[in-house]
Amino acid sequence: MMKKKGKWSKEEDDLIKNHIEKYGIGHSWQALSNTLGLRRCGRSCRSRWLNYLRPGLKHGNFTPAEERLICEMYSERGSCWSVMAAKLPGRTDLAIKNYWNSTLKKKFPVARPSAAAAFRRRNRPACSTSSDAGTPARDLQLVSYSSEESSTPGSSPAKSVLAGPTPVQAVQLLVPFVAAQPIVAVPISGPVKIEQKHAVVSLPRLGKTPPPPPPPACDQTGERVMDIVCAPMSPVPLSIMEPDELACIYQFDDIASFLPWFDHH
DNA sequence: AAACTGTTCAACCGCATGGCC
DNA sequence: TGGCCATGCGGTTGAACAGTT
Repeated sequence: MMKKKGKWSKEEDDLIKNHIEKYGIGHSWQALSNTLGLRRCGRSCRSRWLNYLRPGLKHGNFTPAEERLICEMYSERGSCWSVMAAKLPGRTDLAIKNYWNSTLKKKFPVARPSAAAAFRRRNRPACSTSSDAGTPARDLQLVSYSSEESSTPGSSPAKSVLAGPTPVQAVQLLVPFVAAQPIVAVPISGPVKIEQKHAVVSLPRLGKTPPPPPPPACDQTGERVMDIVCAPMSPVPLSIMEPDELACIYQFDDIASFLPWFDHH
């Protein structure tokens, strides 16, 4: 039988709503569609229920707090919409994706997935599995990548070693290790205003020949250790900060030449 | 008022994954 | 082990609407 496509009618919505309220979703969306005589494919029914009919959904405008969270997570992890939806009660991945593409992308034009997000996306399971959906980004391990390792798809990144017994409650800006220069990591523990006297970020200036790489150090386990210079985290991710804000950070005055570096990596 | 352009949002599509046989 | 099927996910498309000329 030809499957129906296009807009959903109120009658179809009511059928699904009433059925699920009475009997639950059941084991198969296709079976549900057949039972109700909807002539829709199962995935259409699922999508309609999850994105529009499901109770508890918020359909209004996004709040500034929600906007900020979306921007942060997009910067950290890229387009893992379902993970974002898990952090925003009442919002669906579809709604977040649409809002990002229609509004936030223009509002925060410099917001882009970090190099680490790009890396994770190339290794998709890190953000697309359902088991990962509940993992707070703040609990991510701090890792860094050498240029040699990051250029090898699927290879394990070198592990950097962090002092401190507590979980890393931090959002990091991870940058592939280039020319053995200190890489940039941006840990936070809650929103912290930037104070220039504490902000120390160093990175290679573009267009200048980097010094020769030092030999990699090893910790007791034999794993390579890299020096990482950190800066206090701002209330917003570095990647969506205005250039003049970034200029407040030591050695970030040359942001115009810094941003293309992310594009390249 | 009509034509055009831009924006928003819901539906659809392709791909990946997991469960079952 | 491999095939089939349902589901989950992110990307794309297109209709409807709003704003502008």
